[in-house]
Amino acid sequence: MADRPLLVTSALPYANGPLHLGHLAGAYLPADLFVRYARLAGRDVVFVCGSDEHGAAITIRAHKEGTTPQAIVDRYHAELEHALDGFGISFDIYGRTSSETHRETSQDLFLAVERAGGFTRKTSTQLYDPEAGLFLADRYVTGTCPVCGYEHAYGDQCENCGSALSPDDLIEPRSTLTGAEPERRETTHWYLPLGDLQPKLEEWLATKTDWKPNVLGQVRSWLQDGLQERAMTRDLDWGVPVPEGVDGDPEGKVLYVWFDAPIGYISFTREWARQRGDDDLWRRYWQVGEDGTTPELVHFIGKDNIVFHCLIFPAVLMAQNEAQPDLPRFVLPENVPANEFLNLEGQKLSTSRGWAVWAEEALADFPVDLLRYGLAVGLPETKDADFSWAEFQARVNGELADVVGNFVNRALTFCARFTDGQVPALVEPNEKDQQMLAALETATATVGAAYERYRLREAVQEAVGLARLGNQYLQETEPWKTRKTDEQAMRNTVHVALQVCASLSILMEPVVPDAMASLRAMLQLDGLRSSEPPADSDRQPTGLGWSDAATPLLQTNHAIGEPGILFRKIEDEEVEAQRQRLADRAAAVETPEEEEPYADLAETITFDQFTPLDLRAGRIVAADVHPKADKLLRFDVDLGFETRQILSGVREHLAPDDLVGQTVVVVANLAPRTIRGLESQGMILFAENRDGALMPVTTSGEPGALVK
RNA sequence: GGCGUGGUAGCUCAGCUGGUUAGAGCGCACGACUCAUAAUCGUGAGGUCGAGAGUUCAAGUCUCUCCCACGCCA
Repeated sequence: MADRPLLVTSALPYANGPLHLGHLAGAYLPADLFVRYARLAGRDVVFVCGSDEHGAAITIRAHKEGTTPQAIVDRYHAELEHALDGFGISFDIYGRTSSETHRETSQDLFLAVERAGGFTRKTSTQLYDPEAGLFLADRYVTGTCPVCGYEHAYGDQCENCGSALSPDDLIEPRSTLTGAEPERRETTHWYLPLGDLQPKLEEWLATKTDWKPNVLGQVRSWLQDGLQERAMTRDLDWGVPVPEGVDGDPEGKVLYVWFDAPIGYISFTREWARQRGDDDLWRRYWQVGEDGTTPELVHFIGKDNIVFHCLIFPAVLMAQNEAQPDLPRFVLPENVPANEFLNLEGQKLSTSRGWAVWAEEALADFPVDLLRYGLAVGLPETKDADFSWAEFQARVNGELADVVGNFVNRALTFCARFTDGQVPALVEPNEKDQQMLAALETATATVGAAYERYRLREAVQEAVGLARLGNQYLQETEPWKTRKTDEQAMRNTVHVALQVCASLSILMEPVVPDAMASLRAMLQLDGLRSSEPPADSDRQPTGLGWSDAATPLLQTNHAIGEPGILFRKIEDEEVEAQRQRLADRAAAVETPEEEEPYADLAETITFDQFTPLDLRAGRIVAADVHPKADKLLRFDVDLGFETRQILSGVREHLAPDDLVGQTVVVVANLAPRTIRGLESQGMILFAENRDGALMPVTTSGEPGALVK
């Protein structure tokens, strides 16, 4: 197992925006923790990632900003790479999907599958923006909702009434890019017949019993519905062109971004191999070797990517394996430990609402180790998790600084002051000394096992647990007392405490590599193999590794360096400043909303058309929610001569309690209608503000009074 | 609307194939210690395990219904 080559990937960040803490917690930090552990454990691992630079969103953004897609991706590629590097995410290579290697790799793969008949071609009509010269996705078309008349409904959904729409349903459809009226045009695309591949996918997935429940659940849900064919090409001028030599016309078409993006993992591995001067080295991490060596492929992603990594990309690889049966087989993912989402201060992240902490911004204010730790102990592994600055401060101060940092500081200063800065000999250790030394072994095993099971949060917490044990040990052995009563006992304590520090410097290396490097410098402990990518072509691990943390590493009489502070504390003012910045930015985004237009005036009617309406004052005597409908409220309205039950779709805007007691205007001669089992005997009038808020039309007239 | 995942102490979370008094860290209360980044260590209080019904000798753990959060799909 341990000698299988290991390839780890992190989801490719999309090059049209900066990186925030949610991205880091979702795919980059977890992968990095796992990879650093694997490197220490001596695994032959390659960790690849890169910028995802294709797709319609980037062209549309370029269009809106009046620049080119290339300019957009150049800017964000540089930003992303800088931020990831700043966070210490230790990729062996960070590429970009606009590279030549990537174009070649994805075109070759596409062509191989195509020639083996792995795609079907289909022609359909789609909406086309003649001014922008682009085919439009549904959500880039806007118009009037046929259901409720809302004028800003999108092509896929009306946000006002919630109706699911298709662009054809819209009245007066417009392109959101140019305002032009979309045309219908025919276009032909290559489709991957996922339905045909489903039995094989199911067979393969049936073996993955150890995957996380959230991942398997999602995958099963897709399979249950039955996989549909998916277009693997798009009409765009930005992306990997559909290669020459296909059966059909590739002109003006590119590969679908979700087809080419995962192939980026392969392209980047190839680039990495080439940089090492061995063009075929990438195969070792992707394909079954001639001797049967089967690499292990692990994708770290957020939950929004599950379908692509667990179904579509494996299907592409399967199709490739079938297309070229003579070539080495690609392996399918061994595991896809997808994470859930990270919320921020109790609210969903939203870049458009300014509710996010940018990676660069955080790095400017805090040492990277503190941020890595703060995120690592709260990773959204099993459910959505919340990041708050107060929690961050509590964990960094209470755990990193007080438990780990202070333990190390106690051990080192004691050594410096009372044992001449040297590791004293261990002579006739007592039971507590032996128990503490034995704990090194169990801690190393426990933390390692947690990493192996992708339980990263637990791995980090268990490593801190060793420092906790260290503090207990010092408290129980009381070297500050035995110093005067039993000097050898004190010397034994210092010996053991220093050994704990040495092991800790390995067990916590994946999370806080900078601090652990300085800890080892203080201990003058050399020879630990790096958790960073190996620099040269020699990938044989040498030196101390993970398992060595299980045993004492420091020799007797070894000289210890100057103690220092490993982790600084976070002041209350810093937390306050972060929260303030967040609040300010969210507020700044909310205010400059452009004014919504007033609704257009309806057609003129005659007096005779108005008079049939019987409007009455009615007092709301009771209001509650409709038991079977999300959006309806149920009212009892006293019209003086009788009491009516009236249903109204205002639950999202108004609380029932606020309406009871008010006298409102009711359409009293509206034909009754049953909605979800309850009869509505009329209609209450509301005024709708431009922002969508609803206000009841109230009157001071008595119940039953005619309104005219 | 359909499907999926989650809903466990004030807070953040563990609890595998059902089995004695449901755990950890933080916070809180009390106590101990002084080597240490006013740090540490010990003890204690705190939960009808989202609600209700069911299966079972036995359910946080299985089944059904419902509620809430998040996601996927339509």
